[in-house]
Amino acid sequence: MADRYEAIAEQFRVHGYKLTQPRRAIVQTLLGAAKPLSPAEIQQRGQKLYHELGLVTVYRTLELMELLGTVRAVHLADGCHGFAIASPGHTHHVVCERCHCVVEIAGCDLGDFLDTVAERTGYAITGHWLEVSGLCAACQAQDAAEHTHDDSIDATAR
Amino acid sequence: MADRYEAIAEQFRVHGYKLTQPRRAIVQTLLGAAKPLSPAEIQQRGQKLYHELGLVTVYRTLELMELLGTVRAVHLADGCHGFAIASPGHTHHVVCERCHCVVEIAGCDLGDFLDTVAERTGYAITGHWLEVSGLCAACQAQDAAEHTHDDSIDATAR
DNA sequence: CGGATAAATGAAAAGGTTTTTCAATAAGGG
DNA sequence: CCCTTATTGAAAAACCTTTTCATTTATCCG
Repeated sequence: MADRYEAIAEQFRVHGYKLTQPRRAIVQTLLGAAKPLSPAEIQQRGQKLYHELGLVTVYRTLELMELLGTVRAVHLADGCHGFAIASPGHTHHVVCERCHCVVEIAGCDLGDFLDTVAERTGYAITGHWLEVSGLCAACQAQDAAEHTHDDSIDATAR
Repeated sequence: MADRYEAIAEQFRVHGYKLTQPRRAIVQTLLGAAKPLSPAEIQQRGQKLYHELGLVTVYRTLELMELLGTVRAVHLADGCHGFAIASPGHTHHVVCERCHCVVEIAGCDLGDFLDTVAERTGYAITGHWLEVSGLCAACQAQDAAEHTHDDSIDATAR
């Protein structure tokens, strides 16, 4: 995890941005979170690391980190869940429907699919945004314990 | 297009909701739009069809239509672009980066990909949200005309 | 084809969230 | 260690969304 912090810190330095106490607190907060956090949540948690942390600074830092590619907004069909650390390169997030905990997946292989889309639509595809939702292992276990009388899962359009 | 309107009207009726003038104006506005519209845009355009259309009603109708599955929020990494009519079934949107015009794609085939994700993460996958961005045919043509001196397109992580 | 009734509407107000402004502060180069 | 400039927090402004409530309107039913 120290590596992940260093990599992000490096991005600030390389691009000529100062690594201030508030920014450090925000980065550490995001690294320590298991789920995407809203700006207000980041402020609350961040104040444990840097007591004066202001909400405005959270907004500004998120904007900057998005620019640097170290943070990404995570939203699904049901709305924006917040911001999460993004590893360098092209990754996607998998979010748990129940507890909103999130994991990153790298190396998605959508090339063929996107070729088909290009062909069918006439668009020149330049990017894509994919968020996957599901139940994390912990929430699955909880489900299994509570509903011994299985309420069958809808597997049609996942 | 009359069919598309009828199908949506049917959804209102079937679920016991009234087909009021404001709602009709909103549906027609969305059907006539080539790009996702924000609530404010829907109000503005909708007032050409029903002059008294209030913004509050737009919000309420969008919420209802989302519930009925006839409208979908469209957002990409760079923010929420608005709401667009959604065809029944599982579809995704392809949005033009330049003009934001949108087309729907049906029958996405992400099964294998999602199986891999499930395997790697331990999550039980229940849904996914995919938005594709690119340049529509018209904007590509415009580009070709303006930049005879091609500024090469970044094709790395699309 | 009205009239009754419950849903739906618009305007105003409230509630949040995000952005801007500006004087004070702190990071990091020299 | 000081100086310069970016960065910060607080307050206010700007926005966007939701709630409230009296009035209107679509649909059911006689």
